[in-house]
Amino acid sequence: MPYPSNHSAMALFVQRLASHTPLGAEARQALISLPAQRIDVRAHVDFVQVGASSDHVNLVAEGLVGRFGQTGDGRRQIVSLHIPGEVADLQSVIVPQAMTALTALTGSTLLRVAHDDLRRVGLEHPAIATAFWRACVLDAAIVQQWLVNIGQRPARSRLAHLFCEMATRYRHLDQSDGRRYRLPMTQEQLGDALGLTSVHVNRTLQGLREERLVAVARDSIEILDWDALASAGEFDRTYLAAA
Amino acid sequence: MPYPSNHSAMALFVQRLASHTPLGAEARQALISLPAQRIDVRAHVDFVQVGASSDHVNLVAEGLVGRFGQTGDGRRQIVSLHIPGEVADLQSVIVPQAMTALTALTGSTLLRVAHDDLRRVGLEHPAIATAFWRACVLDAAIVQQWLVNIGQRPARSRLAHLFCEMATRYRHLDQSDGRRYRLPMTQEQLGDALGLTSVHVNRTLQGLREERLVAVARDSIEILDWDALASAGEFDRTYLAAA
DNA sequence: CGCTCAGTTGAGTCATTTCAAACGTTGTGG
DNA sequence: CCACAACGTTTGAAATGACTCAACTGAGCG
Repeated sequence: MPYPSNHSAMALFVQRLASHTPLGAEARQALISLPAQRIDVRAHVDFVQVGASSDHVNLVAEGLVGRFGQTGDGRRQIVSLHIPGEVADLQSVIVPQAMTALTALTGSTLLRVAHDDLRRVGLEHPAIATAFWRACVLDAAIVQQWLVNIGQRPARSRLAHLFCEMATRYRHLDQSDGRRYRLPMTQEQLGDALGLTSVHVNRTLQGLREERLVAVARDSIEILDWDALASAGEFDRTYLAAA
Repeated sequence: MPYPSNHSAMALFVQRLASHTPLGAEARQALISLPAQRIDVRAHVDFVQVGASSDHVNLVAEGLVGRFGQTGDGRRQIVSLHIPGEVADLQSVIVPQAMTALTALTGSTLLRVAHDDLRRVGLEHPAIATAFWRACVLDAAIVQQWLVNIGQRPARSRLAHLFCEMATRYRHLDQSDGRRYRLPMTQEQLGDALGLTSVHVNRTLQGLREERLVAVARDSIEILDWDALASAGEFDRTYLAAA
């Protein structure tokens, strides 16, 4: 499994930041050398609760993390997914009280980085503060796309759109050719992300398989016909261009 | 109509910023005295198109503005609403290319403020840059709530939640007691915001009226039973606390 | 006065949910 | 190595929330 280990996740994060907002070598180094605490979390464990205040952010080093909104009767909606190299709650630097929970969708490793340290490097290097702001804006752009997806598209399109989005996002990660990638989510979790029942996810998935658009294996997705899938999901990568 | 006129909208915006991030008198003055171009827009007019790059933000002075995501077949999803005193596209300072369109839902007045000016005051007063970042984070928190709302709740709850949210947001605006406020949206637009058909909005609205939860007049909402409405929409104002 | 736009209503259809049961796989302990 | 438990997937049948289509009403405006 060619996955980033140790704090190379931090390097990945910095690289991503730097690809939008030019960061000097000094600023990059300041970020990479920040102290981080390594944490392992098993699948299905909430490691940030709604309403909790935290003093650190969580950088995903390995695995897959979901940000969850909760409804009164216990239903959960995943509002975003975070893959290695992404900070799942960068906004907590600015608003420490969590509006959403963070859950490890599969066994995951996190790097905890203190808010104080991030604020300090943000003050010392204004370009870093700008980069953080931008990262939050890009994160929000993805949430907006999900809102469009869930609000306006039928189940088949929602799934297709999600698969295209994740394929595009994983591209920057490993040497994936963009057709095959790990997506260790259960159908239940897919349903939580797409506003659908796991039963309906199951049947819709079967449809996509029968159409030969994707091959779905345990923990991974293979896109068989990118153009058809992108058109089924009306996927336009523009909103990810900067991500 | 006790609505903010002229550039008192800017004062309102600054006041809102300052209520979360302490801003010195000098910083506040720097913002308020920024040059702004006053623009009137009629109802249903897009004044920012998807994909367009702009060099200014749009501060709502009067009216109601919707941010729209668009689907391939022309369906539109409102991803957020903006009332007077809010900047509808603050994120454009950081990412100038618009992922979403801005439309005046009703006749509206906008103040255009140049990105360059905003960046300049952000550099001169780091607290302002922080305040901008926070404003974007709070905006994103609202979008996330909408995602939960649309992804997990039935029509009745969605409407109830929206009415509670807007009541809470309008509170900061005029001397509304939080029970009655102007909401100049058509049922079609409500549907676009909630992922519903205008027909279904109509019938659901009738239900809420018959239950004596709200009174809906042309262009305005009166909440008759706040507790019942909040519970129907599972509304928890925490996510707006800072807004 | 007639046009246009928003709201209303009805009937039929469809997508998605609910409930319930069975099946397959994986990991674990005896 | 087998048995079992736990979990995720698959399937069926029935119920339902929401949509579509289509027509009609009413209000505002030139």
